[in-house]
Amino acid sequence: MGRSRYEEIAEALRQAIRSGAHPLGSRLPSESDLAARWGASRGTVRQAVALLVSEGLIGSRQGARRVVLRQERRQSFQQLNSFAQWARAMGCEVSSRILERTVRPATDEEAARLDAEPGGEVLYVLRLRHLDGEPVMVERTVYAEWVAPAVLALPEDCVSIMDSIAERADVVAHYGEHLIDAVAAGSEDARLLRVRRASPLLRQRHLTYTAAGRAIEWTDDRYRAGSVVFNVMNSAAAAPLERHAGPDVTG
Amino acid sequence: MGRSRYEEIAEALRQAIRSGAHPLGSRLPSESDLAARWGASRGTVRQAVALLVSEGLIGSRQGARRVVLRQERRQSFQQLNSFAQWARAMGCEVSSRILERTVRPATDEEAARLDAEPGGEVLYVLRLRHLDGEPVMVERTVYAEWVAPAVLALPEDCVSIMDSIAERADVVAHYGEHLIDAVAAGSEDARLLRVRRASPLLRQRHLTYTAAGRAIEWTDDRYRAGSVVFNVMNSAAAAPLERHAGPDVTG
DNA sequence: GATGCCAGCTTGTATGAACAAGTGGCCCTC
DNA sequence: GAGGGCCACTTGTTCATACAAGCTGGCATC
Repeated sequence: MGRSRYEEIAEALRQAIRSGAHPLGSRLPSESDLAARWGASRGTVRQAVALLVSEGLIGSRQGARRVVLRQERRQSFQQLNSFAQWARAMGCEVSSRILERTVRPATDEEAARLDAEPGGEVLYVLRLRHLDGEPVMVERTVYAEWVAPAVLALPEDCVSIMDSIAERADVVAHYGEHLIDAVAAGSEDARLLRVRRASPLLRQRHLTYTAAGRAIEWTDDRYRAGSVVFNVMNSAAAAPLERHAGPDVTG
Repeated sequence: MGRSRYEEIAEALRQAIRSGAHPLGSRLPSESDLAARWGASRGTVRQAVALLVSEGLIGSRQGARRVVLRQERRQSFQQLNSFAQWARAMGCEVSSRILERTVRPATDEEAARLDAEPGGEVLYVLRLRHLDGEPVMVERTVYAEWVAPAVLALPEDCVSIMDSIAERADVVAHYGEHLIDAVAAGSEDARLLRVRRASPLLRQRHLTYTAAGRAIEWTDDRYRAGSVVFNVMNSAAAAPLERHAGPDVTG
């Protein structure tokens, strides 16, 4: 499926692991074995297994054979950056409604995040999102000025804004940065999500970039407690997650 | 500093980026340039820049020069898995107190997480952790039976359990899996963290493995809202973070 | 039977070469 | 001036080889 050789091999290994041909905790064949079996060089096989290691499927340490750590496949970048794509892959029915859409000057923080001039205009969008009919997430997004026209052209019940502007305006997300913490529901949050005020919400703020490193949007998503869980796999070789002190501590 | 050539080059590039020699948004020299400059082959340089890409410092796409995306260095695995190491690196004064330590049969979930027999014994530890004198996190950990003796031998005010058992019993964490969500404070949480009952807490449950894939501990950490923020960087090439539906949705 | 050592296997690091694929800027045309 | 096409440059993929470093299991020893 993957167009390059090492992606093919990686996909085949993923399948073999998921199907149980390489059970959880078992040791994978050596690189030389895999290279011979696939008629590829050891370097190519190493690229394939490096992919699986970075996905957290297998563990690797010098001298010892690689070990199977998990069986499920990791989500794609698209599914993490797009609520709609994720929900669809989960088999949930997703719907969204834009409640507000206004062009206004950027605050200082927004300008800094989007790498725009302070006081430049941005597009603010308030959206309520449902899973299987239940309100699950409130989304407050600020779009950079250069994508605003594409977003303003979309209908109120657009399911996936990122998908739509990728298709119509060729604005494709490539990098993302995510800040995750917990906050108390404000009165607007509480009304929209149908929870009590000050009840716990999981907040995911994220910044999305194009392939060239240009900021697209800065958004504040608040999930009803219990509706989603974030999952990170890390190792001594790769630690994609960071922990930062919040205002209560730095203060 | 790094013992291998590509780690040296990566560290030098990190320094250059952090110091502003390669400003944010600027384009890095080509692989050939770097290879010539460092007297290394292109393959070695590629390993170095691949490291920085995986750390989210630079972006990469075929045909175009690499772009500087951030300047700060990413935390190490140790700092993510050890609250004490992280706090120390932040320059905060950290203290901990073990409030409870009991050996009891594992629940079904605990046995499944630790890959132990249901009903086998585990060590339950309840700990309260402070940053700069303020209570910030409640930690409820279940240790696998084979590490229990090492943990039981530690004093009540041990600052870092993971550090201690790594040094004394040669139990070294190598992989970790993290589940992050928001919950309401229970009465015990509220009393210990000095917040109101049902106020929002950021929960980080995590499972720690040895290099050989053996489970060490399964823990439930609850942070006072506002005290910490988790941060993840991802790209189309690597998405280390997943989102999962919680019980409210799968219901 | 327990312990320690060693040989062979396996992964990690590094080189050099070649071709494929995508980008960006230049130049030419309309 | 706008648009399109061409080309040099850059990153991505793959190969073959060599050596370094760490692990495992079996053998010899005590």
